[in-house]
Amino acid sequence: MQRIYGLAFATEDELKAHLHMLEEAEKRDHRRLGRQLDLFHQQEEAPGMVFWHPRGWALWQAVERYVREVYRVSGYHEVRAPLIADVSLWKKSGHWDNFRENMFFTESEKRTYAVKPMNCPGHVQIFNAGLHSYRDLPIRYAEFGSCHRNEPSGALHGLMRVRAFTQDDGHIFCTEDQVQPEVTAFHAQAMDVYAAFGFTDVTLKIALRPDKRVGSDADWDRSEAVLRAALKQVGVPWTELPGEGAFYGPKIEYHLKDSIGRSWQCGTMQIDFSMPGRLGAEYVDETSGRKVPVMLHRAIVGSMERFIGILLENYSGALPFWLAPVQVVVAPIVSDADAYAGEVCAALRGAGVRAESDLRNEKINYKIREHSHQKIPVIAVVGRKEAEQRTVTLRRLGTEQQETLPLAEGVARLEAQSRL
RNA sequence: GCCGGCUUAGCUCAGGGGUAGAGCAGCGGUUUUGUAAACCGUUGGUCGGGGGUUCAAUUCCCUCAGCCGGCACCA
Repeated sequence: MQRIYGLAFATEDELKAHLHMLEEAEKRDHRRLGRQLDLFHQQEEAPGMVFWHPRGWALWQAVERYVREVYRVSGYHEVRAPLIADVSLWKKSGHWDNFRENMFFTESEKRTYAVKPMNCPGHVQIFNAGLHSYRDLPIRYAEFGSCHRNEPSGALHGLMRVRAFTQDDGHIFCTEDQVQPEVTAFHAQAMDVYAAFGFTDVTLKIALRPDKRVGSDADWDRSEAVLRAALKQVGVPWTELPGEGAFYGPKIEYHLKDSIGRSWQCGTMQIDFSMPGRLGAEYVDETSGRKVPVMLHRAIVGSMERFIGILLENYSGALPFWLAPVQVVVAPIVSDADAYAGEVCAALRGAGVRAESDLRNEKINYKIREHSHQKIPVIAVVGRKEAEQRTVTLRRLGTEQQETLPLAEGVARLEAQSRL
């Protein structure tokens, strides 16, 4: 069979607009920005995986620090589970039956281990290690969980679709009555996070029961209903995707639109009434009986890798100050100001600002051009005048205005902007 | 994974059956500079891996890998 693809436009202007869009998309392609801004690279020996360079990892950590703070204030306990576990665990969890084609395996001393494709079984093990009262619920675990999935080679795409990724994953063990409040609380939190990162075009979907599933129809009826009720309660529109739920339960999906109009699923809130039972999770209820908790799977940014890719494209690499890997470059004009530049840089670092100095023997024009291309948000220019008067002259990316102010004031101002 | 294309210096890219070039970057100098490229000199490549054809392959053929575009997939 032969397929022929084509695009057609009604007018020449529409064609031009389309070509312009493709050009813009290429300029802000996160793979290209990753090279230009020295954030990360990928190489043949590790397809679908990422080597994070110092600047890329600084960005990662800025995202991670913010999300970690969200965990903290919303009652999550951060945990950490092993990256590999005996395959028997994955047989119990159901992953072996459903997804072994997409899992990586390794072996040692005649035992086969699976590299974890999801974090939930690990979190259930942590839950199971103690005895829990209904009074303790909901129990919320969070992890920047490293996962590996053997995605089809043709699906790989920069940071957007990788084989090794890290989820801002969380699992909530709760009673059925607690599901709706947890879902609405999660929603508010997720929307706040998206707004903080600059995303306002978020669409919600509820993925409903698939053909291949576990659990009774009554369970599915209740769990789908509670998701609808939660979204109705918070007053947001959604669309429904019949047949697209996970095999263990329905889910809400949060889709963010990127700068070139592609929509990426980032956040998710899933109800799971299968895995806790399969893996033996239980709590003690009011009557001293044992009950199986409901488990909620949730993520806000989803994959850290993908989310960073979306951030880069959304901002064309010109990240807001609080996320920029290098927030300030201190650039002396003459070598007589080198010592003072070092002092300014140290003061900024002391205040928690990611600052570097550029003492190279280059003209200030050259430095400004280069650091502007590197999308550094603030260039602090110091010449003889600044060194004598103990001031800094700040130049913001994207403007030609400059502002000279006393060193302490400049440091305080940048410090205030350096974190959300 | 499927169909098609691509793979040449750190980056962006020329070139082509007789063992390779540019710009930028890098390095060595000169220059001490006030808001988007100072000047001079110069290093650098097993032309993605393996095999084949040929007197000779980076160039042609086969194969593998990765990447790119699309499709399928995405717990």
